[in-house]
Amino acid sequence: MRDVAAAAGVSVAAVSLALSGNPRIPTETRDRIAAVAREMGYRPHAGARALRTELTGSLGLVISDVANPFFAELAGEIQRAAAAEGFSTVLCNSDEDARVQDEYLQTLLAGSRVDGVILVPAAAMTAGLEAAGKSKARLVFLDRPVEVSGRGAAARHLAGCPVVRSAAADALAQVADLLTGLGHRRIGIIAPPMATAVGVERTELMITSLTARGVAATDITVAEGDFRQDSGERAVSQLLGAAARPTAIFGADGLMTIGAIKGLRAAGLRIPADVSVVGFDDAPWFDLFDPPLTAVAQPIAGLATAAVRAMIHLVDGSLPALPDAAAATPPCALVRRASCGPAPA
Amino acid sequence: MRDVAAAAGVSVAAVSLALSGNPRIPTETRDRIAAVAREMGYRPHAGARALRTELTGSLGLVISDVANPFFAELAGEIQRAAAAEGFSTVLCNSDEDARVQDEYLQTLLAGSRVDGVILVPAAAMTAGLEAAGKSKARLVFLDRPVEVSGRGAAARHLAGCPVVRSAAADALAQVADLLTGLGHRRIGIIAPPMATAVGVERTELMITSLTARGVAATDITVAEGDFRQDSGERAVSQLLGAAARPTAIFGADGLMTIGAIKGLRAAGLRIPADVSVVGFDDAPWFDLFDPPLTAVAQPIAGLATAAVRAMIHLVDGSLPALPDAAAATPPCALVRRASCGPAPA
DNA sequence: CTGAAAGCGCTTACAG
DNA sequence: CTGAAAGCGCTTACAG
Repeated sequence: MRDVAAAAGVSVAAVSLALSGNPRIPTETRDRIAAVAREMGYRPHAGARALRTELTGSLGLVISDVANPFFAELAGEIQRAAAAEGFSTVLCNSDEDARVQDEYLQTLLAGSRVDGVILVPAAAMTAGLEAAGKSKARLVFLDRPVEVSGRGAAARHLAGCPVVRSAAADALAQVADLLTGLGHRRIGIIAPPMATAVGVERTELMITSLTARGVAATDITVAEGDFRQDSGERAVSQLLGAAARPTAIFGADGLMTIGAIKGLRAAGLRIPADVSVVGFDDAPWFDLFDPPLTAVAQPIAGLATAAVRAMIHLVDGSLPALPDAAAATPPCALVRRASCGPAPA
Repeated sequence: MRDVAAAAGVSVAAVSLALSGNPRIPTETRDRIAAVAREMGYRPHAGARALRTELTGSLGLVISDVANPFFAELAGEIQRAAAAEGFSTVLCNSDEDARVQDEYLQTLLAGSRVDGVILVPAAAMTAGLEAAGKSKARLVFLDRPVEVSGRGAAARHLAGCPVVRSAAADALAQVADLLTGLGHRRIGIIAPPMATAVGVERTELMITSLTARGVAATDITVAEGDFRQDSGERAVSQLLGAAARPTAIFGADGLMTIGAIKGLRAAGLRIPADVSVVGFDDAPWFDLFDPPLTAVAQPIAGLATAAVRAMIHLVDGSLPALPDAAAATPPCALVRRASCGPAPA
């Protein structure tokens, strides 16, 4: 900055003011300074600026599993949306481990590496979240709400943090329509961990949609997975051994559904002749599967922009708040392919 | 830090020294200070530290396309490897656009946001790369080498930057063995952009392996793609119209291969009865494809650790250099599935 | 209207 | 052996 000032024949203060567009610097001086700065390839030292302004121009993104194509795509879209607003994205992967998540939260927030964190929570409530709440950190919950416990200032802060997630109800109702319409009466659900709010919600939503269409609650079998592919495979063998052996399976997550298909094949079952399959989360290559997989697509770009907008609003209030100020819920859509067929007689 | 110092009854200097493990602070004092700091949830302000030390503890990762599952997985592994070494990862996505890449390079490097950048170059040589070379920035090239032009100090610096990529020769030789062994004599190659070094190399490697096994050079048709799915689909129709219509197709990239399969289906061709397909880049769900896709798997974790190690070596020299000090090339492996069959009569 | 000066939170060379 | 002080590169309240 001193070099730019010298080259432009002004003070460092003038350079700072000019580059931040302060109107007190006459337009032509400003332009001259900007030209010199550009020509010299000058960029302000991010750390120095952060030290002065308490703002880093970076946001943290703590996701629970980058190996999951849904989160990988989501991370990419968030980076893109953040960059469009001039923010850098610091990527972290908690691997569904609350301890790792808390460690990242601490490094990012307490270390002032970022202005706020977009978080896919790995667990219900943790010490790190409590600490983040106590320090009034800017937090946006993504994909999963967090059941806030306690009633102190920290809890109140967390409860007020925006939550961005997709609205699955309509799409799941369509799944129920599709399945019952094809004559399925015994349904298996491979559920996310019931320790997570999303696990409980997505499962209950599916169950309600099904029972509302005449499926007996006792004919719905739930096998709990852990969001990973292997757990889908294990869940399938559990479902196949159930009293009400399902003729259709709903995999409540992309990776678990892939595992389920592998499990079904290993058991020698045909899709959809023996068992129909619907998954939650879509991917561009699902139509290459054998058979092409029917799936619920989440609005990934919508989630990403909503999360970034919510965060930037917390940082500088420049962007309009979310519709209801604390939540954005773009809708999911059912993508019909060929993995669902009539229930076997 | 001042608060920690006050709470521990020492000077801020003592806190700094203690937390950095400086032996001049007696062990028990050090432990006491560390305990107080931990209890108070203290983390040093990253920007302030960066300002003083000229080191950020962050590395930039500029990849060319996060939507590509290969790069998504690679980014995840790099984040993991970096975190294990105490480094944060700033993720950027150039979208194969050299201008975007240069902008990120500038923000990250000139703005001192990171200590160095692991870069998947989007193009042969750019102004941003030249600038990075001139400033002697720490750069590690990933997946693709860069043809450095010029002979100034900047060019010399760039030429000395580590290059981390997989060794494809053996696996491609196996592909050639597989295809020729099945009787294929007319082969189509869907190539990466020939403007990139990787495009030229991967294509030539495949051609040499094929001709070495008796395939006539005139029976090898090359259609150039751009790493994206659509381009694979377009390339297929080009290949199908070729004079020597291929009975087997090698897709030199994961997404382009997926596009190729879609193109083949759209053309009403069966895999592998009419056309065999082998792809470059593997994914855990390729065995769910119809038919399961035979593919060359890159050593993703190996690439990630090699790239991170190379970068950290540049930053502090703490890690042993790469084997030959400027390159790491873990080998690819051919994963045989069912998308290759005997050449049609 | 402009520039000099203070201070953000660290680290480390230096003085005591 | 310990602490005070300087200074990294910015921004902005303040003095001229």
